[in-house]
Amino acid sequence: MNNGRRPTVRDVAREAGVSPATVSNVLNYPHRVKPAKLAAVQDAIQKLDYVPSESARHLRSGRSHTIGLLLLDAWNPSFGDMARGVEDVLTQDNWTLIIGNSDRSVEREKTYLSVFEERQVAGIIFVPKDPSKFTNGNVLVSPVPVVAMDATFPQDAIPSVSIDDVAGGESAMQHLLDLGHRDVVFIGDPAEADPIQDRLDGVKRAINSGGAGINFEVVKSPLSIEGGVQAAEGLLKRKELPTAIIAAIDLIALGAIQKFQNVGVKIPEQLSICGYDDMSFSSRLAPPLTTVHRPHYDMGRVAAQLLTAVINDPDSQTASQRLVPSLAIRSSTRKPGSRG
Amino acid sequence: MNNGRRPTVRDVAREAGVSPATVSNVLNYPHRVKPAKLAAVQDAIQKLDYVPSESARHLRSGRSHTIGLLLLDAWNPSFGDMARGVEDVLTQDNWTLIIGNSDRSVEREKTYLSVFEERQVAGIIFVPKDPSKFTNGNVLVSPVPVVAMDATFPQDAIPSVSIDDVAGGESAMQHLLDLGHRDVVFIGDPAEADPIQDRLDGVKRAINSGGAGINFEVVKSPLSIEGGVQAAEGLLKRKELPTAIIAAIDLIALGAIQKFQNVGVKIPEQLSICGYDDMSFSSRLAPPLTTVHRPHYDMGRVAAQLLTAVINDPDSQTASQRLVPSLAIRSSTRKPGSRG
DNA sequence: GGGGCCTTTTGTAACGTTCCATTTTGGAAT
DNA sequence: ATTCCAAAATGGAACGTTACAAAAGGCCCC
Repeated sequence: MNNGRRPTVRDVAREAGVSPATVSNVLNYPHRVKPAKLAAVQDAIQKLDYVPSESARHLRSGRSHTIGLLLLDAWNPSFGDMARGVEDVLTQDNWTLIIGNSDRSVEREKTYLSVFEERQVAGIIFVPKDPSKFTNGNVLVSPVPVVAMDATFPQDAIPSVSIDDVAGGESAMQHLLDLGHRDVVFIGDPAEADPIQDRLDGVKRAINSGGAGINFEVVKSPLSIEGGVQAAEGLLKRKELPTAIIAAIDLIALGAIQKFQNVGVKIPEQLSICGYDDMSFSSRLAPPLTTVHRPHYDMGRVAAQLLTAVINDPDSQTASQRLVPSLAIRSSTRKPGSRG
Repeated sequence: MNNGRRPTVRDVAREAGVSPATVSNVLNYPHRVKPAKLAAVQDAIQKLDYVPSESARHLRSGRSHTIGLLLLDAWNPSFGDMARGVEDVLTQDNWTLIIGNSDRSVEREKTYLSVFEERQVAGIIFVPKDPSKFTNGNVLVSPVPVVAMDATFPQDAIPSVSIDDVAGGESAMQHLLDLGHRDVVFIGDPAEADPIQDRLDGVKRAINSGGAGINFEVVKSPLSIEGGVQAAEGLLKRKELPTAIIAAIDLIALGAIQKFQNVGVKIPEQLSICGYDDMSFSSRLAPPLTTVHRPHYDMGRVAAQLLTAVINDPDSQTASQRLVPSLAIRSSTRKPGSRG
């Protein structure tokens, strides 16, 4: 009867005996239309199984209901948590999410940004690999509102949600110092991302205020399980192990723990290991991992809220937010024992 | 100069000295247009920084470049792997993905399906919670091509990609039988999803062909880490533990291992545990988990390929595919020792 | 030089909405 | 009754693109 076609606003109008414009009003400004007609139109919508075309709406109104989310590394569970936070907030407000993973590749980052542009997303949440992409001398150059996650910009050029990893790193190191460790290695690659550098800075701050006689060293390693394994192998070749390790991320801790346990190094008896992230299962490892909890899910939520605030009111001065991590002391760290 | 507006196909046409239709041809059917004009248009596109409006294209052509992906449970890393597989294939063909998580809620499933409808996605890949949603007496009722992941339908009503979990369950149980276990518990909830039921069926098949004298029992538990912890607690209240456990998913194994180790039960010395899934970090647990490897990433890839095949040629008889899992024997299982 | 035919280009009408200016409606006030 | 006014409803144009039919251009052959 309707020719196999999807019903349009015109079909609904005919069915309800009103004009197309009224149907549009029912959809967008229900308070403008009298209860009687409103009901009639809604009935017609039901009856015809009408679903508005988002493309047509978007084209005509200029407003899109889509938001782009650009992540850095799909393999790291932390990003899944962030995405969840974003998703949970945005679906409530009826936004649709397009998610992309740049995999730390500038190539892929570009691809997704142009997808976002084609779709004219209403806003973008992204975890920057290369922050300069979005700024030009501290000025934002994106045509749509942008919120950065897990990053900060000089002079707040872009509103962002980040985590105070300096404080986090400091608390991790302080914990080890309090336990009596004086021989500590940090595993990770500070050059890989600012938040990693921050952690290291925090660690150093604790060391500097911790007095003399502390041996500290950074062992560079990729941010992955495999990186942890390799770093552990490197350390095992030495005459002596440190008494404690701080891993830049939990995945590194995981790999390192496995390697050490494999060769009979007891954790935490012979070696304390402290992670950073607190992935969902980090508390379930053997031993349960002492680590710095990063509120990834919350970060996603806040980023989404920040973005919708800016979209709804472009002039709103939304300040960047800095979330506080917390040390979760579990069983992979303890007082240094006698060396092997 | 262009009034702050995004340039349109008309602006490009003016710049290049051709008609808008030619610009469209350059974009969609480059072979139709002569090299000289083609170059001129491409230059103009570059110069004006023109990006086509996906909404307008979609509205006019009726073809959308969007595909909907509906997942079941964002917290389970396996789904992340599937999503990755789908994404990797689809972005290559320039599809945009809208990802939704139903969280096993029929409510949210509905929400996302209507989002997909509003956007007129070109196709849907989904992991069904309630398969009947998409079929009506074995007939697909979706207006767009659909591919199911991790599920099968009677008479192939919907093309699907699935994993032969009966074989997987069988191989896991056979492994335990070969080791000499005669007292085995399966932890999980077969009613939760078909693939879980399949695993159990496979386990039972191995038992049936394994001769007499085998004690076997199913302990019901939610499909989560917490579920594993609880199930372990239940088992610990008994007079005697089984000699081996098969967990319906790795997360359950993870929770159970933690609980058992916590109270001093040695794994695998006193109790063998076999998982199912092989999450990225399962091989890094302590002990590295013996588990059935499910090719989640591949499943995502194949689903995406199946879907694009159907979209490109609606008459193509794309047969459902069944992937084969493989047993990864690691260190959480061994011969039953003397009981405690 | 003209006719036929294939290739390239173009003008114009959609696609399904929402915006906006205008008309109609229905009371309240005179 | 008539006038006035706000509220409600409408008609028609526009959003940026592609489809389609029709026009123009090129080429070859007679």
